[in-house]
Amino acid sequence: MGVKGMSSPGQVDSLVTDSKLIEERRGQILRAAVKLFSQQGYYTTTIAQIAREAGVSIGLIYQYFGDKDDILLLSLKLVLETYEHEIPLRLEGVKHPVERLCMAIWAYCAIVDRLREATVLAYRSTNSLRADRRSLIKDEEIRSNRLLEDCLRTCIEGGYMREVNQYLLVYQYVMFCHAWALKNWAFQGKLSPSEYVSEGLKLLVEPFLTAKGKAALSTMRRNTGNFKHDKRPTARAKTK
Amino acid sequence: MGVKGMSSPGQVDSLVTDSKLIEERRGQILRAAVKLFSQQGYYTTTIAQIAREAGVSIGLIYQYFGDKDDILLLSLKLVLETYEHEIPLRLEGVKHPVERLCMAIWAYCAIVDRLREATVLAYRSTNSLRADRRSLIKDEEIRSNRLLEDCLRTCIEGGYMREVNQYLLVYQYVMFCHAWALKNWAFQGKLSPSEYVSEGLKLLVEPFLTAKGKAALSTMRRNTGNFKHDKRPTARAKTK
Amino acid sequence: MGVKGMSSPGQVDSLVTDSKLIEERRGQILRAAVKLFSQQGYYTTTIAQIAREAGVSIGLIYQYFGDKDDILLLSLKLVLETYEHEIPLRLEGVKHPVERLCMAIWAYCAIVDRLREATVLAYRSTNSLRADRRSLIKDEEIRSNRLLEDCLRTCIEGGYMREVNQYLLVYQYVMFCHAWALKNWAFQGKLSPSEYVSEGLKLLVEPFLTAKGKAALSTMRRNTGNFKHDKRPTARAKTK
Amino acid sequence: MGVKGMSSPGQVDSLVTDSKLIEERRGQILRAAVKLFSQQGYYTTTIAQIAREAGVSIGLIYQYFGDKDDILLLSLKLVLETYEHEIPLRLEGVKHPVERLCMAIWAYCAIVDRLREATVLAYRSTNSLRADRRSLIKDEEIRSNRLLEDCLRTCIEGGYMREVNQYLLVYQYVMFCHAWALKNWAFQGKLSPSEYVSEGLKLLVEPFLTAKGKAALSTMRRNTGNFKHDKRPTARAKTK
DNA sequence: AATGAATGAGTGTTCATTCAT
DNA sequence: TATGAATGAACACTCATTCAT
Repeated sequence: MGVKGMSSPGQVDSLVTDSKLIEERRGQILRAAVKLFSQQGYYTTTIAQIAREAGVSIGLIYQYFGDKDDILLLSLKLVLETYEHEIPLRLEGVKHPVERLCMAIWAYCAIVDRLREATVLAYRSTNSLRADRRSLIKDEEIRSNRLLEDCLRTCIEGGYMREVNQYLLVYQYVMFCHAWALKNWAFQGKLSPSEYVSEGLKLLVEPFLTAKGKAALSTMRRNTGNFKHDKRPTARAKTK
Repeated sequence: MGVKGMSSPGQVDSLVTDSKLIEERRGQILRAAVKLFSQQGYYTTTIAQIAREAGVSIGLIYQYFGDKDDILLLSLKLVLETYEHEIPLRLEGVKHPVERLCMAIWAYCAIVDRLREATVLAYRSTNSLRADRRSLIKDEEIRSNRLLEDCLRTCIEGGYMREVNQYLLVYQYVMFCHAWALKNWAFQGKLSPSEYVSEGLKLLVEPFLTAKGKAALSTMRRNTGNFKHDKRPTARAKTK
Repeated sequence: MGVKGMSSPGQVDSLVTDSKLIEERRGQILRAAVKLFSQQGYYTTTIAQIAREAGVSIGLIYQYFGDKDDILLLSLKLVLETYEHEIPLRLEGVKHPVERLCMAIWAYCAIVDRLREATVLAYRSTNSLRADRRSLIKDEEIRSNRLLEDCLRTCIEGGYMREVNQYLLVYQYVMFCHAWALKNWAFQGKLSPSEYVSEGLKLLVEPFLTAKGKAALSTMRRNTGNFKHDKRPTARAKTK
Repeated sequence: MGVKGMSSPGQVDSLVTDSKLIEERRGQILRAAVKLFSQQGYYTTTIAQIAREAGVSIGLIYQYFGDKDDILLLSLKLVLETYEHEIPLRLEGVKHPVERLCMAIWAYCAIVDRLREATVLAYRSTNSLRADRRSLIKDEEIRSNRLLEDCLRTCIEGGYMREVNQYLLVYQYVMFCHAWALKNWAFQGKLSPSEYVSEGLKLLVEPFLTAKGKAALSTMRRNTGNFKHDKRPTARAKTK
């Protein structure tokens, strides 16, 4: 019985009530879980491993999570919420629509880079969730896509970009960002993260900019010196 | 123990020798495996389920495959080999570089559509393979990417497309095709496969065409009536 | 994988740590294992049977032992260690070299009699161990042989026995003791354990005693009334 | 069904009738079985391995033997029959009772040496037989023991040896011979086979010889030059 | 007579989950 | 709250045995 029967999807309750402790413990356990799930996958990670990594007992885990599936659900939510939280943070103060779009893509890629394994985890393991919970994750993804969607729409509505199939293009943006994690083995050593992004923008943003948009972009570049430089050494991929 | 990189059963004792039968049985079992792995994932599919689905006994599976990992490896290879085989088939007789590129993307998407679940499987389960076998799958993927790469290069070298970061654009094409499977829940009911492709081409091919390339494209369209129509009913996604 | 030479479970995850409990459980399980292995042999004994006999669950066994091979190894060690422990106990306080030798053989036989099935087990199943572990058992056997060797050497060096091929004679003693278990079907009902031993001493000790040794022996007999009597009813085997 | 139900213990019938072929095939399969059982033990040897070693198909084995247990039974019989056949052969023409006894022990050891692994097999695997068949093997062993028993009795009755516990001494002889196989790891490199035997005779025969027996022995030695020399290089074990 | 592909019951082992302390 | 020993259902894999050819 216990937690299982009561928990409605997404509303996973724990047996512990002190809400501060709850958050702390859950975070502690989820960080361990995300790390291990990312490295080894869901099925090959055992509860005992998570307990050890988190520095708690096996039994404790079941006081904060209903079952293993629950841990996965919340692990994936944790990752997706990071996107939703961090992208807006990086957009703060950025006014120009084109700049906002580019910055959003850049920010997305930066987070993907930081959470590379966790991003792969989301692709691998969403289907390991029970069906009802899977859609919760989909909703979460739709929400984070909306961030890019809004930036793109603003650009088009402001006349900075020509009319395109927004819906599809947003997904291209999303796939582009995810690809940095999914196909990292193919890019690693050929492109630095910032090269990846700036080259990507040339393919997925620039071609759709109107004259007005292009003007804005060049002003932007003159002022901001493009993107922050990343440390990683890299061999520039040949354009030709 | 199991035989290292390849597909042979580890159990040396009762190997089946009739090579015609081998192909037949392996195909029979792999088809069942791909289906189940695709639907339920690798770890949640049991050997007993595969056996039942394939209409053979549990023991028989071990006369044609070394272990479960082996079945996964060959399942994934089967899917990837389909790409490598079928794309060239559809390109036969297509001469014009731009047309070849478009056709390659179209063909890739068509196969992804047909093998939608299997394509998702490849994303989910490649990491479930033992490390040494994983790289075999990566090689296979690189080989099928090359098909698109060649089409793209020919377009650029022929002056039909302007110079772009080929390496990145090819991956964008690949992600575009895979996205039809990976994000199908987002496209299903909004775009038919052929709409998906033709809209995609507008985003990922057209912007880079030179005047010469555009001319070719419009000629092509006039002659071929765009792409074959697919049966699936669909609500057209609003571009605006 | 399993830990190499020693006794620890290969499954590192859920190790039991309370050392008192460990001893208790291991003993509990090993007693069951020795009993079943002895009765039915290693391969025909299942883990489930051991669990049932020990009154624990199947899973618990794997928290105290790495694998089935591990259980066998420790079962055999348990038996051999009994020899090493108990023979010296029975020799305590026995001073005269000839008496010590006879007592050692008697004690050895007594233990073999008590652990009859386990002794047979050692013969049957040592070869079922993995090669690296097999030599651990051989070492253990050499150690217990040394007990007899020491007694014999002291007799010879003290002039109680004439010079003989010690090495070979010790093995005759060992085989004699083991034979009580190995060939029990041939002795059962013909000889009681103590008759077996006293008749054996006439064949394997007395003939090599010097005059000095014989004198000692007869004194001994007069004082101690030969060996303790065993309860088992027996039909005296005809010497003639 | 089939062979199983009909075959009474020891009377294992096969489905094939041409008796010459039967003997040939059975021999072929049994030789393979003895080899593999000896090397790897009964349970770890598979029917498929026996088939491959014998150069026949799996199915064929079941036309000559009822089941795996059957193969073991006949394998063990084959080994024991070798004893019964070969010892008398080597005694032919040997007249003197003491010489006959020594020769019998020597012959027994020589066969054990040749069938070392098979002898160990008999110890390990007799208990793997079904109970009813086990006693068949015991009978066989009793029969071969009788050979030594007869030699010993004749010595005693002829006044060449003093009265001893015949029954026990015969078993000591048997154990001595078997020990060459069972404890070979302890003797190998320390004693050659003939040294083993001649040293053994000093411990197990000479002490019981009467003056008449000793005289006979010394005559014998003068004439025959002790035993045949064996090729194996050996480090003589120190008597002292 | 001979084959070897096919079977499936049976085994060792794992691991999510529980619960007494 | 927190622990971790205990459970046992579930799974991958093996191999003696059968039987169509």
